[in-house]
Amino acid sequence: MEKLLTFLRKLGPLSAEATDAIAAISRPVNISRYKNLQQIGQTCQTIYFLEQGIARIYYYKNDIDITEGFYFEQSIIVRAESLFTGKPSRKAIQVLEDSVLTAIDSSKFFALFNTYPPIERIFRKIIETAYVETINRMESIQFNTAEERYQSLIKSNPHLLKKVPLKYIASYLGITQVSLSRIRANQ
Amino acid sequence: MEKLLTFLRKLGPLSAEATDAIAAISRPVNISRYKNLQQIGQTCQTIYFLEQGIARIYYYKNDIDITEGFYFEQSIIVRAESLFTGKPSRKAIQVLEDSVLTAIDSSKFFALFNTYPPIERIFRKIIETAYVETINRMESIQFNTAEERYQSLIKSNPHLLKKVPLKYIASYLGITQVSLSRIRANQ
DNA sequence: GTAATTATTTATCATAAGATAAATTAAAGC
DNA sequence: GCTTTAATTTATCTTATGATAAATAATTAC
Repeated sequence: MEKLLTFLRKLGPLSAEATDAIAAISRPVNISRYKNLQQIGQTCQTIYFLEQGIARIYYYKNDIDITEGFYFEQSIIVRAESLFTGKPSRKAIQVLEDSVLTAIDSSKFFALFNTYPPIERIFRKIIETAYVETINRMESIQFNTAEERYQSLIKSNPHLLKKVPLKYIASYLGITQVSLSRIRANQ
Repeated sequence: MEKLLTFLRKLGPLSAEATDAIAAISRPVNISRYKNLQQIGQTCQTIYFLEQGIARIYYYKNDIDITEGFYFEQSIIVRAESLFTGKPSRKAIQVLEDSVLTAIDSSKFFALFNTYPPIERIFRKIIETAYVETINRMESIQFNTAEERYQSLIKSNPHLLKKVPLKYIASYLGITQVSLSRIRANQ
């Protein structure tokens, strides 16, 4: 939990009081490899901070498992399309290693915004950053070849290949597992 | 400007004082068709609200004009990758019809957040919504065919075809103009 | 450790979309 | 209105990726 608080404080000032208020609604979560942290169909009501491990958000498109995103240590994980709309999520959160997280009930967290505007500000910055990343990723998917996307991914996350099955990487890149295998063979 | 204030109030409560503070830093902008509201290379320091007209954000990828997004009446337009990072934007904002907008200096607007947390909250909700839309659009680009994306776009924006050159629609869909023409011919 | 399961690769064929060029149509400038 | 320019369509060829199936490699369960 201390890691979460450190992470948040890097994004903006937090009074001791505000920090305590967050700590008071945070709980540690330990979960073993390949377990789902959140199931498909649940409405997202939890904000996670990944302290140790790797996670992914995935969903099914025509019965095929699609990885929407990978998450690494020191990152916030939410199913935004559900958290911000209140609708049940079509997506699940799964850890790909034994993982340690901090979980915060989103409604309790949002309630803190009224008392502690700096908390709301930090959350806003988190979302802004995630938004910019998504814009950039969309551009990459639209105009880079699958091979370029693969090279770029493993360059920015060299450990991914050791830790994540290729089939998850393939769907993240927007291609089939067979295509990814072909791309790797041509290197 | 009144339209902007009405738009913002739909997203959350705003005191008369907060409303006045926004009005005080808002200025009307009239711009004629095909003019750029913001140029490539400028850092985004303006938040626009489109009252009347159509706009797009575009950039060049290998010297090819790519439309990142279309914007219609009653919507906020910002170049998020620049506004939230402080870096110069690779993107431009252009209007595709004679348009009427309200412009707000972003640093003045962000300064209001300290005095009026409800303004920050409304802005946060705007970004959250834009983020969710981008997530959904990414999914669509990744897993729907170009034809499906085209059908879906004209269904949700029937007037687009009358007002926007097809070449802009093509790059928005992530395909060449020639491909779009082929898709249209097969209908 | 062995069997069963799952992941990955390889091969073949089909297809959507890119690249390029040329023809046609529409719009803009004078 | 006529000319020039730009937009759109059509045609041809190429290529990256999908679909499917089968072979191989790696992992998991017992």
